[in-house]
Amino acid sequence: MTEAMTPSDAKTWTSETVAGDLERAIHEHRLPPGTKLGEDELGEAYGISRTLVRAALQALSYRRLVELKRNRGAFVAQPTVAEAREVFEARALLEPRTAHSAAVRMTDAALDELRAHITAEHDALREGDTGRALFLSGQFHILIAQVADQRTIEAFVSELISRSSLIIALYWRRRAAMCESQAHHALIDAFEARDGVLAEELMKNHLLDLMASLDLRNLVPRPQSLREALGR
Amino acid sequence: MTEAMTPSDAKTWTSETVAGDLERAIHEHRLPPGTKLGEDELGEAYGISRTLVRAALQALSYRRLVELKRNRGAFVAQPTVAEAREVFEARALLEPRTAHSAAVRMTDAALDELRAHITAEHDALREGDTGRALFLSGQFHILIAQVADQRTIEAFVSELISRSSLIIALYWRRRAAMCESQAHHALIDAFEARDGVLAEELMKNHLLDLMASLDLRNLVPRPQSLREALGR
DNA sequence: GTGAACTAAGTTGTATACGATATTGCGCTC
DNA sequence: GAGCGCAATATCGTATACAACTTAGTTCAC
Repeated sequence: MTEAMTPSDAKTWTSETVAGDLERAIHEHRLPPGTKLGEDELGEAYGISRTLVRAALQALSYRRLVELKRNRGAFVAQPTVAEAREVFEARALLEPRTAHSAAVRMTDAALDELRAHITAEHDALREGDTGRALFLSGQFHILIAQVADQRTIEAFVSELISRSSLIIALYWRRRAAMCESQAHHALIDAFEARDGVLAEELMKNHLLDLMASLDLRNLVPRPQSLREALGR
Repeated sequence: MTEAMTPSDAKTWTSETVAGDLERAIHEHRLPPGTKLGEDELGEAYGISRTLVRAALQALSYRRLVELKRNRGAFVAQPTVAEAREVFEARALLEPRTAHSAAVRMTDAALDELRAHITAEHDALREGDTGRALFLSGQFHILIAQVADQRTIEAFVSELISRSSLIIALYWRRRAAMCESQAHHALIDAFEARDGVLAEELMKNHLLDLMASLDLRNLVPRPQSLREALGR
């Protein structure tokens, strides 16, 4: 399921690191929406007791990455179309202005880091690791909030990015072109020029493009797992 | 500490209801910033084991209302000046546009509810219950996000409102005039007229006024509890 | 008398045990 | 053979037990 399954690594896991590991697995689509996350199973996988597993699952449920159903267990969340719209609505409010702030405060070191992200994303795609590419693409957005020096907004954006990855897993229309890094390249240019207004506009359009590449018509919500589809 | 202390009520508490009860107590300033929240103490107060208490404290720590210090325990959070600025920065991005949406979608029933909130706030103030007044004042903002039909943004705003109450506890300048409901009255008028542009502008100014009524100079961060002041 | 070190008490961190609930499969009835 | 009901199994919910850490208090050395 995750690399934690290999019994060889002797890492000592905490609820936080387990939550992070699971979040990354979800973000990279190694754990697709609807996957059952059994407590015993996870505990054995990580070599910890259910106590810590439950803490990690709770943390993920607060970020809406995992849905906790009483007496039924934890499942990787399956955002509805309405929820998908809400997530991008929130991103539209937060990210453009944050990109503006980031452009103003941009440092050369941060620019290098952003460029490194794009390079790594390209490499991952060339290796066919679309999951890792998607993850890196998300980190790009989070890094922008970090540069803007807004940790509260960063936390919100981080959650929204992860949820976006679930939305992409469910509603992505054209599989071919991943998160087109064209937009990220253009953003970097704006950052390099410290052009806040341009960065804000580019981010706004980037998010609109992303949303446009999704199929958010209310046709078939994708039955997925028979019973889950009926919400029971 | 909270009404849960009275042993008479036979309510069965869950981690969620305990978290909600604690959050309200924090919001109403019955649990001031820096208060130690001992697990055994809380467990006895609510008549539950530490397991559920820990779950509730974790939930509150994800909302940044409680700070968890490893092997030290849980404390009501004490936002720094920088954090206070971040919270209001985030609110400035989220709430005005959300007020705009709310104005467009406003219903008569929601208008009545908003008015009821203001009335209840006045009553609380007249009774000298400033804590309850502050809580209701916050609920007013959350209700707006509900009307806007944005549950994701509502969750963010809800967190920011609660954190704002901590900020007010620490940095409020003029004790007399609580969250001046003048602004809320004006917002209701804009909502009644379904004037989105006006509501957005009023909300923006309301937040600026609120921030202006705080003392966010970096003078003395308020030592509070001697050792806590040194971050140890 | 000051300081360090050790000891003891208290609190949190984690695992485990037990009870409650949901689900599955079997067998019975019709 | 179809449908219902009951039992068995599996999983989650909560409490409790024990280990680890922090902290406070005391003693001893200097």
